[in-house]
Amino acid sequence: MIDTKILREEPDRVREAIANKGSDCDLDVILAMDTERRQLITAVEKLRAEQKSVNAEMASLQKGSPEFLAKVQEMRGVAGQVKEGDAALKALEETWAQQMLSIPNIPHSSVPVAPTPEGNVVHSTWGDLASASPFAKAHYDSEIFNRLSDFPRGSKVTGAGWPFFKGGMARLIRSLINFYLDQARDHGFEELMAPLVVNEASARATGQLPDKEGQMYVIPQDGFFMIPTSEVPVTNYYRDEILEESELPIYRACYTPCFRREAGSHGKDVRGLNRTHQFDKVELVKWVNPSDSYDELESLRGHSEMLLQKLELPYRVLLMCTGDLGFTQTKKYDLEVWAAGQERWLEVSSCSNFEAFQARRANIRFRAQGEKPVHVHTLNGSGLAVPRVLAAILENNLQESGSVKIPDVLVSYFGQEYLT
RNA sequence: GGAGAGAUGGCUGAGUGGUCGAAAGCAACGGUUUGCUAAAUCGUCGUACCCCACAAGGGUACCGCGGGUUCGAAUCCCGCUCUCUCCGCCA
Repeated sequence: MIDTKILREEPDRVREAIANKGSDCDLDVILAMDTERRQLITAVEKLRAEQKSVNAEMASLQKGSPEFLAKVQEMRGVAGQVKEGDAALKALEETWAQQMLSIPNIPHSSVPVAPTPEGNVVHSTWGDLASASPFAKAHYDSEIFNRLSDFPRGSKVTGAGWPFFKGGMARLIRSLINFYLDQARDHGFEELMAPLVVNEASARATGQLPDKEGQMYVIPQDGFFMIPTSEVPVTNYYRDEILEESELPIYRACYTPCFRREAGSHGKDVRGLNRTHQFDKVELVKWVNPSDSYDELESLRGHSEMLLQKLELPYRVLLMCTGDLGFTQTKKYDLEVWAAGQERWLEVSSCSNFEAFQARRANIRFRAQGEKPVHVHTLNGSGLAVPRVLAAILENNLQESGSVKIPDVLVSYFGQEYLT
């Protein structure tokens, strides 16, 4: 949700953002609604004030006296008007709030303006693409991958895109998760274990609802949603709270499986590890003072990059353009790892600043000494997702023998130098 | 899952239809004072929204959440959520 003050005072800025993000919401309608809404509020509150002052008089009158009864008669009309006004206001506010939720966040001035993903800018690249194994092969075509994963049985047990992983592969996944979490802890992120399902209010606060309903698995009996990312429960940790300024910045890291319906995804992109309905990810979330949020974004990206560097995996950083920026972000970097077998880049992390967009929805504020509460800025980034990093390791480090060399930094976690 | 109890401001806790946004205490903040690692005393001490210049000032709402009854609801009625106790079930 964007700030209503910005909406009223700088509508053109918001208009520009809507256009640049390729959104189709109608700001004029919303502004008109806002005006009407405020007039109605004023009218209703005036009636209420009258009601209140007469009530005060009535309190001192003899109950049942003629004066008292006259007042009751008189106030019946006012009560009716208040009721009507309330109902009208409630209806109006409901649609207004809905409309407000449809306004995208305003991109930061450093974000390139372009309508499509082609407008994304390669911010930097790291590593030597040619340094990958000469035996690199798409992981889903390799013997070792097919031996240590089981997609057919996953399909039987659940459905397509719900694989099993076996033996060394399962252990390698666990090694990656532990590596990520330990690195996060070393950099000041406190580890959190979170619920894997959330309620509607939480899904709304982080922006999954109302838009991306179709991307989540729903548990209708209880009104729950399976989390598409731990960003949802973790960010909502502080929902409806006022933090102390001295507590900021707060860093949290959380490992969870993530569940995504991926409705509409088909074809080449979904083979093997490239896209599954359940995948493991460590998510990093920050709650920060607004004055620091863009520095915090850079350091968040830096942390995720560091992980790939330690894993010795070539990658590039994309600065997302306005058209490829999500609804909720003001600025976003995507980290893409090089998968030498598929000869393509795979997105493994997305680091975003939301400024106060989520905080406003989630009502997360902080208070500086003696000041009014102000919304925090929230950021999050993957640090990192597991399957595609695993894919890159399986491809880039594939040996002639068919085994896979484990990155040095993972050996102590994995317990062996090769996955065989 | 069954039975019961409860939910009030940062905390504790009064308040069962009428000047209650809500007593009191604690905590916190500011001042005064006292020869002292603290006490005394005075004051301040919630959030959101509306009018207005986001000032001063005024107004409205909020006593778990949502409805209802009423001229008037923290207080009565209904639904829901959560917490606690007991029973059941269970990793």
